[in-house]
Amino acid sequence: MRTLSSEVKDHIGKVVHIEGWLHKKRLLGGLTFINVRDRHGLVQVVIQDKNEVEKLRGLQIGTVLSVDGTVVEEPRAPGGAELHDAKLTVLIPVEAEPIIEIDKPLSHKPDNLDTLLDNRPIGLRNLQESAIFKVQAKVLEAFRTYFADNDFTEINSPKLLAEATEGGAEVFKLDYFGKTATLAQSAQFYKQIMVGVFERVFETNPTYRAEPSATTRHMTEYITIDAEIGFIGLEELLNYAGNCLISVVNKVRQDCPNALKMWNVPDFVLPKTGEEIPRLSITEIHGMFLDATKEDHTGEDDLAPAEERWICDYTKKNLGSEAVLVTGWPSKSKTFKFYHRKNEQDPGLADRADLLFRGIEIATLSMREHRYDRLIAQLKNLGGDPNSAGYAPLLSVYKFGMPPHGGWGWGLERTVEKILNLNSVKEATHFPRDINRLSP
RNA sequence: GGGCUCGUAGUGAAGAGGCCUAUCACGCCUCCCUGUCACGGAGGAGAUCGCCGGUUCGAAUCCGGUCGGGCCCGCCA
Repeated sequence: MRTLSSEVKDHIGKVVHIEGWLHKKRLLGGLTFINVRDRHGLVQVVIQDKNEVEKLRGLQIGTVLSVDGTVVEEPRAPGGAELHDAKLTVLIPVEAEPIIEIDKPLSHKPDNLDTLLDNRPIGLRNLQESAIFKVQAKVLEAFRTYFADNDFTEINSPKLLAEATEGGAEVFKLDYFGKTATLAQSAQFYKQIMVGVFERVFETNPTYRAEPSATTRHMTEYITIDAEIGFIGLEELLNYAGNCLISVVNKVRQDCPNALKMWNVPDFVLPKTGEEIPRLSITEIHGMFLDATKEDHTGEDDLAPAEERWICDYTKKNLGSEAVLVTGWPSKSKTFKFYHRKNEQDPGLADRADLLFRGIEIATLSMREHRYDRLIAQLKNLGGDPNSAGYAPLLSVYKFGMPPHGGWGWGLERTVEKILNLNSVKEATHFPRDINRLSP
């Protein structure tokens, strides 16, 4: 029976059988140390028998093997225990030299990003790399826990769609048995439809954008954590998102200390559970940024990237939070979409916000216009055709009773990137897709 | 799409007209080494310096083009 690396220390004095990949060889003459990697980490094996060592001659890191050995408590060994009197069995010999290092940190310099990503299939075995994706999995788990705790139902919406659904972002088009299909640029309409079924829903699925963006924060395919909540107001929505971020970060802080250490992540500066993330309006931020930098973005409908970086730094130092909710979005703007709800008191503003964390937007939140007549009017006003195949079946649901509702689209990779203090979303993506990359 | 930048062994870097027959580190091969954990030591293999053209007595180095990256901006989340 197989013993995992994490369980070895529970079998001191006994013979165990481990299986995994050769991760490191250190030959000291009469004594050889090897590390065997499995899904929980590394086991150190000590080999004295020359014949056993000889089995590894010419074999490279990545060789799949099993080892039978006696567990010995040993303070000098990583983890406090190691295997002695080892008998090796090579299961899959690997003679090819690794194309990229597995046992040492890889370069994450922007100039070397291409090499890092070209060699992903093997590079992901590197413990520093796999730590990123353990955190990604933990972040998803934390979201799911948060949603479960708050009575959400998980859904999955289609990604092959009849035609463009929202406007704004460019969509990918592809042949669909002679018709034109598009790849979903969001789960927007479907999650809203599902509010009519379950009130509170979420999904964590890919989203596709055909934007020609070449930046450290854009990809053509990325995972969105989409949430939609019925019977809710803007204030409550912002609190849900803020609490969600805090609980996600706390979960990673608690469960992934090694990854945070490995990536030299600075301490998180966030409000305590239940406290509010600071809120500032676009106008306020434009003004503060102008005062601080003499750079003028007042009058612009959106924040400039430099402002997003600056305001997070500001709130970190002055308001105890490196996350901030940006409010006060104008409704007469390209940023206003037809399904957004205008503010009742001030129709010049939309009931929406962006959640910024460590310098970038990680989520967009809004209340949706749930009243059929107003929704149709807003769609027509922005040049949409309510009778088109992309809209009509989805809009019909508003005739059958939709409560006030709102939700968010939240970028998984950006969140992981910032949690681990990486340079680019692509570093937080197993196999990123961008304007220049479709492989591996 | 615009501006700016960068392409040197498998990987990461140095070299900025002749000292380059291209240097170093990791990795790889051979040998030595009984407590390594970035093991150490000795030796070795591995690069037509992204590609094409030009300037020059001479180009990895200067110029032009081209291909491929990166960063920022725009678009966008």
